[in-house]
Amino acid sequence: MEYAPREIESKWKAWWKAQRTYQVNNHSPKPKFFILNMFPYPSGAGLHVGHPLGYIASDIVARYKRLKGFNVLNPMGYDSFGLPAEQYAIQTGIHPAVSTAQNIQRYREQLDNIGFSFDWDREVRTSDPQFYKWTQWIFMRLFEHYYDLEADKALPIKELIARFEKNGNHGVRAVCDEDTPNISAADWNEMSDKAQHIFLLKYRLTFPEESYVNWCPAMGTVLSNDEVKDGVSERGGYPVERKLMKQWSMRITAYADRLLDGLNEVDWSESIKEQQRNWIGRSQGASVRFAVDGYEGVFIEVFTTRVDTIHGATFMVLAPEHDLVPRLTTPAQQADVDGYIKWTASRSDLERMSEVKRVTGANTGAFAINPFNNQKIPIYIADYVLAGYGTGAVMAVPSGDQRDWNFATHFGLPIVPILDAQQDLNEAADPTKAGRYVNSGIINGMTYEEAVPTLTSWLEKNGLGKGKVQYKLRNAVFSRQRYWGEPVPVYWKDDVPHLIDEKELPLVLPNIDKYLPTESGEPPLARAEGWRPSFEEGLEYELSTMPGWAGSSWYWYRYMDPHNDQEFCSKDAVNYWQCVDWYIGGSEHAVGHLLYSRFWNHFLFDIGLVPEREFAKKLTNQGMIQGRSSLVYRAKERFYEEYLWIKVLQPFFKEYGPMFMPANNAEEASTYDFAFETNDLVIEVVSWKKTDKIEAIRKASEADGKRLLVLFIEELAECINQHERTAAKIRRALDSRERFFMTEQGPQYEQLYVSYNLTGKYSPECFSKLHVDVYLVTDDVLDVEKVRVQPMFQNANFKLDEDGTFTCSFEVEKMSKSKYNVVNPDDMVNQYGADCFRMYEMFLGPVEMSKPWDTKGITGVYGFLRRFWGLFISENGAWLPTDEAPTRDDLRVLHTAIKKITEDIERFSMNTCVSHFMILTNELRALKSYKRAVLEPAVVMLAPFAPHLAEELWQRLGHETTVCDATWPVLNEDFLKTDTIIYPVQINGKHRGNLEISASATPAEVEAFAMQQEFVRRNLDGVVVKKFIVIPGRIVNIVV
RNA sequence: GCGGGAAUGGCGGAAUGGUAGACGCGCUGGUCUCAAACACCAGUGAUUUCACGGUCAUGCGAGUUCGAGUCUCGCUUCCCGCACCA
Repeated sequence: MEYAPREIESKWKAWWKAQRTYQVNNHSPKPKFFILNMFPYPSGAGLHVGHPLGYIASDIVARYKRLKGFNVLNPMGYDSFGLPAEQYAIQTGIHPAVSTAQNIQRYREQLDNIGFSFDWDREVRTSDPQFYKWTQWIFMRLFEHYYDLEADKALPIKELIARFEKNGNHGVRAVCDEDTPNISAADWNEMSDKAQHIFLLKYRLTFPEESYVNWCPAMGTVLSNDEVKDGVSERGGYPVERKLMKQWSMRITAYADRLLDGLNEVDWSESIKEQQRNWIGRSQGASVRFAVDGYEGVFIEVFTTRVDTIHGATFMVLAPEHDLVPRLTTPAQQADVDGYIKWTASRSDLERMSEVKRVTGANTGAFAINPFNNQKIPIYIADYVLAGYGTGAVMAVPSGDQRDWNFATHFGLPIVPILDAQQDLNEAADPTKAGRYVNSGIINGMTYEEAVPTLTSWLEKNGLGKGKVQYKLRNAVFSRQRYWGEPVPVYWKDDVPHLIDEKELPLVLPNIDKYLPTESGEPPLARAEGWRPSFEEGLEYELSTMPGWAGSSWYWYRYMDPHNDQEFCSKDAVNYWQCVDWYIGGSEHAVGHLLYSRFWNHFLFDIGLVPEREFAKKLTNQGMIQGRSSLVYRAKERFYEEYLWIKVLQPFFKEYGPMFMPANNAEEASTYDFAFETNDLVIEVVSWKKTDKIEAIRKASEADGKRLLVLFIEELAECINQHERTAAKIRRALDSRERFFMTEQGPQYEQLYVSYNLTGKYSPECFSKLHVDVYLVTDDVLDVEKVRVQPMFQNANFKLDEDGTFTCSFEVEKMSKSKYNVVNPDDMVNQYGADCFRMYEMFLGPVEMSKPWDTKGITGVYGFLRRFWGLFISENGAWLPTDEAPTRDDLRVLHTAIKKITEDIERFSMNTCVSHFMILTNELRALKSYKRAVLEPAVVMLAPFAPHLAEELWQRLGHETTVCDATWPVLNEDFLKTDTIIYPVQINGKHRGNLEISASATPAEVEAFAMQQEFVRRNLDGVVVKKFIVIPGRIVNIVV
């Protein structure tokens, strides 16, 4: 009886659902294991084969852990707030909630198709009011806390108020705005309510502020730094400009050091950790205040990591936007400076970044005074100094910094050496710290290690600077001028923000008529009529909504306790599940989601709501599955009129097309684009007239005298595995320049396949003739219509080699609808079954690696599943397993597999697991072993990979409960041992032959036996053995 | 420029310092078929040899070692991230 995945799989999907096989309980004597996938944004395009990769791998781990006796939480949900749904709403007027729900339904169908062990009772959706109620609730907690540097954690703002009332902010070490003034208790107590409120905003962990933001006019919203790439929006590629706006902000900078330190505690990839470190960008140095010549009390503060080089500072550079520039510029330089500022303002970020090497700047005419040697140094402005980093001013040390050196050389400024070991400064700057200082006042003769503390303490003593830590990390802008997001639970009264009453949560997103900003430029929520607090007149809700990362910064806790309407997650649940044991998702979230999530989690930890600082102990990034570039074929339209439809098939995708159809109006379009995988093209031409005039076609094509590729296939339903052979035939036909015909008749229509592999080398002649002629025959027309399809190569790689051959190869690119290279998992599941699809995705290669999708290889996995099935059920349907005792060989084969598969799941090496299953099956087949004692453990091991098939066989083996609750087989090392060992024998490290000897032989016995071997004697003829190495159980090496 | 990772047959990819290329695809031959397909069996890195066998092969160049794809040093190329960050 043939393996029939379709029947088996639908049967067990229904059974699992009815039995609630995947329901997880929060109370269990078993150890817990929480495995989490990054939840998807449900886009309208649905899933392609790349999406489920991580889900499948983690599903295997989840099922494996369950078999190993863990209580496993393996949930799934949707990150369902987001821009695409809103953009779609703007275009169509359809409420984002509606389109999102539709998309989710489609995602769910696709996910269900693959047979995951998700506990769907725990599904979360970030756009569900019952979910975002708690996102809003956490926002409120952030608002009510500040970061205390002494306690090194978040504390309630109430405690801060108490301290202000007693002592003002003297002695308060807390993270706050830079411009926070010192106040006394009296100052505080005299403040009006409003003034106090505004003052507290300088401390709160979330607060509104006027700040420069990345404003994207085309999208009508603010973007966070990580949503902007190269000066344009990451999504859509629209230009982004800097704009001053009042925005909610998250004081993530308070957690900079902890976020940095926490990276040492987690088992995450080095690359992600580095990216986060980079993003946080901690650098240790000093801030120094330079007086300005002729301006009493005016100082320019700079940040430097090389305070030791300060005596080599021969000029100073300010960012063009620096506050002091207008004030310091001398009349003589006014025109110069104005011109430069104007010019820099006109440059886009993109231009500025791409012209890094160009030295530009202007002299303000003013001078700063170096505090150490009282030297007057000129002040320049230049856009290589960034307004947004440090203080927007640098002391320029051309001897030690290449950029300063370039600037000095360009403007003819002095370059003073400060270290005796410094290299020739005529060619370039020397940033090294070797040697002793010269020309350096109080540090002359010192080394770097001595100089830094000397200078720093001098600065602090004289009140001109101090040691300082600088971060690249900015506070995170938390407002979006958008509709489809969580409303901020805040109302404004007298220009001051207040939290709404907690009882009002969730603050539900109101309906609006249009999803665009208002004419006056207010966010879409301004359109919501009557959306304002009811308890007092004249109040307004906050009109911006939260960004996409709000809901995803804590969602894993909701899975622990998804229906709780009293708490975001009960103490009980969070104490049981603790945190995520293994988090799996794409590396594109390296800094965005993964950094914000850690920030929120640290905060939740601080206020005692969760037990762990870091929310995910282990993180694995799955690679991307890429598409292959497509060829676009173009054909004259008229040939298709009335006669046929053309479907483009990805290999094995029966139901893929039609991707294009004949137009009714010939004027309208004269060409059609066809898209194919580069190296494998299948065109299916479907006419609706049946014919038996094969001979006519043969004759017609022969008469044409060209290399024609004409192929008829019937029984399309059975052609799954025929395709490869067909392609091979055609390839052969191409090579031999012969025509190939295959004649069969389809049940309903004629099908014509043309296929060839383009990967490889072609002579130019061959290349020029690369085309497809398709002949069409109708019942009564012998004169066949010919359709010529000429390839237009798009995205494909063609190279003309020196020997005159063309090479065609495919290019790997992202899988996307617009590139015609999307492969849909549904098609794969329909064709081969979910089990096969799951295993093939794993078999492609290591989960962490990116790799191109190639459907061809799936037949290998399908064949394996069929053969595995064949170990249990013969072709005529007989049940094969017997209760016969297994032989030593049987057990050796089984336990080898247990060892390898167990080890490989543990190290997340799913591709080798699949190959071990193949080896196991092949060996059992070779042994003709159909023993229950061997087959039953094999079924259990296969269950995480191919759950449907395993469940079916498990039942047939006589079990009534699910295979998910079976026990993972235990390895017995004794069965791995063999009586004899085959030693590879090397002579001088080169393999010369093998010898077989008893496993108990001593090294001396092995040596003696080896010396008797014919191949050893032959190779040792006339030379002296210097050394004889026997590694027991491994290898023999004879050194001569 | 800085940081992270990678490089192995025609292809995807295997190899606790111990027989390089597991497993699969593709390809070749065979069995079965009127002929195909499916299935099954065998072969398949390059080169040399009638054959036995030999030689060369893990991006390049050194080194450590009885033995290196694996470890060390120096390069090359590619991918990813960051980038006038003072």
